[in-house]
Amino acid sequence: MEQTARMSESISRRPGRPLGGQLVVDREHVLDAAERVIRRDGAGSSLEAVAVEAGVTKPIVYDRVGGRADLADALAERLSDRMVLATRTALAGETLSQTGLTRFIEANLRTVADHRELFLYVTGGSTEQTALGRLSLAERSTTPLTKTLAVWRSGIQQDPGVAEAWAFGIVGMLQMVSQWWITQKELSAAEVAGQISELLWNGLPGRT
Amino acid sequence: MEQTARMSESISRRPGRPLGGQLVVDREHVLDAAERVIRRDGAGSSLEAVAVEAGVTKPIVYDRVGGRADLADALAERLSDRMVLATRTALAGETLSQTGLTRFIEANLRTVADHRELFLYVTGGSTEQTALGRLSLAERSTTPLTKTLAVWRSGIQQDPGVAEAWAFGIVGMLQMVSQWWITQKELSAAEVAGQISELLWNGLPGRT
DNA sequence: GCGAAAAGTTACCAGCAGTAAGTAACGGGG
DNA sequence: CCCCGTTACTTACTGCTGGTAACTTTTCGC
Repeated sequence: MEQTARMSESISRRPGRPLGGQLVVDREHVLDAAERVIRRDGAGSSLEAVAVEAGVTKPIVYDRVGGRADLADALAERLSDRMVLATRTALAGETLSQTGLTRFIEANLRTVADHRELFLYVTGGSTEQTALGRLSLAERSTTPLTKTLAVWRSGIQQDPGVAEAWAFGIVGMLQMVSQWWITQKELSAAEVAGQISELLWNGLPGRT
Repeated sequence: MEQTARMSESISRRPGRPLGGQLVVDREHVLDAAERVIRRDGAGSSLEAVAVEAGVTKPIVYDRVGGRADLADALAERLSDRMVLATRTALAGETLSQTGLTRFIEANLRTVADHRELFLYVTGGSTEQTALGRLSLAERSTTPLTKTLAVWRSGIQQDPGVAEAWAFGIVGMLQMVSQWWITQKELSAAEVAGQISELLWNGLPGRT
C-alpha cells in the first residue's frame, strides 16, 4: 500500500529516531501543549489529545511527564507558581492587613479566571488517587502559607500552632469560592474578595 | 452448549421479565449497593461493580439512577443529609456561639471519617462536568447554610448580603480540612475543630 | 387467547490510560 | 569504513469503563 505519510508535511513522523539526533520536544513543550489543549477543549482533555497537540505520540508524553496523575501534578505546580507570583506582586511585601488580604484574594480570583479550564482540570483530578493528588496540589499552596501564618501569628503574640489547619482551611475556602465565582456573573471579583476577606479577618460575628 | 445459569442459585438471572412481575430492585437498593461497594473497594469503584453488588446489570443502574454523574449526585445528597442530621443533633437548636461552631465542625469531621471512601467518591468526581457536579453537591450544603447565616447576621445587626459567599467559603474550608484531616493522624477531630472554629469565629488576627 | 407494554439481560461500541514491541538514525570502536 | 549497541521515536496492542442498542421473557388489558 502507499505511504501513509503524504498529507501536508510532517503531520505524521515516520517511526524511528528523527534526523538530527535531537529530542523533538522536551518536558516544557509537552506541558505547554497540555495547557493549550485544556484551554481549548476543557478539563476533560485526554492524554492522546495532549500528545497530538505536542506533535508527538503518547509514549513520549509518558516519557517526558509520566501518566495522567503526574501531568495534573505538573500543571498544578505551574498554576500554583503563577498564583503565588500574582499575589506576591499584588501584595508587594507589605505587612498583612485586611485590605492586603482583600487584594490577595482578588488576585487569586483573577488568576483562576485567567486559567479557568486549567484550574478545573487541576482541581478536578480524575478519580481514585485524586484524593491524595488534590491534597498534594493543595499542599503546594499550603506549605508556604503555613510558614507565613506561623511567623505572622508569632509576631502578634498569638498561638502559631494553628497555622497548618488554617492554611488548609483557607486554601479550601479559596478553591471553593473560586469555583462558585467563575460560574456566576452577579458579583465582581472585588466584591467577593471583600466579603471573604471580611470573614477571614473579622470572623463570623464581625468586629463590634 | 449447556445452560450458563448453573452456578449456585440465581447468581445470574435469565433474560426477560422476572416471574413476579415486580421490580427486582428499586433506586434505594441500588444506592445502598453503591455505598457498600465504595466502602469496600474505594472511591474508584465502577458502575459495573455497583450493578453486580446490587444483583442486577448495568442498564438497570442507568434506569434507576442514571449515569455516573447522577450516581455521584444522589450519593452526595445522601451524605449531605447525614451531615446535616449529625450536626443538627450535635447543636440541638441552640443559638450560634463559638463552642457551638466547634461542635458543628467536629460533628462534620466525624461524619466524614465515618464515610471516608464515600466522601472521597463524592468530592472526587470523575472529570469534565466534575466542576459543576461538585458545585451542585456543595450547593446542597450551602443553600441551607446561606439562609441560616443571613438570618443570624440580620439578628445581630450585621450585613446579611455576605451570606452566600460565606457559605461557599465555609463549605470549601470544611471539605479541604476534612480531606487533610483524614489523611493524617497527629491531630484529633476535637483539636482541628477547635482551631478552625477559632479562625471562623475570631478571624485571622484573633480577638485582642 | 393475543398482542402491546414492562422488566430484564446480552452484547456491543467508543474512548482512554498505559505498555510492549518494532523501526530508524546516530555514534563510537574495530 | 563498516558494524553494532544505544537512542529516540512510532505503531499496535491490552484492559477497563461509561454508555447504549437490540433481544428475550413475563405480565396484563381487551
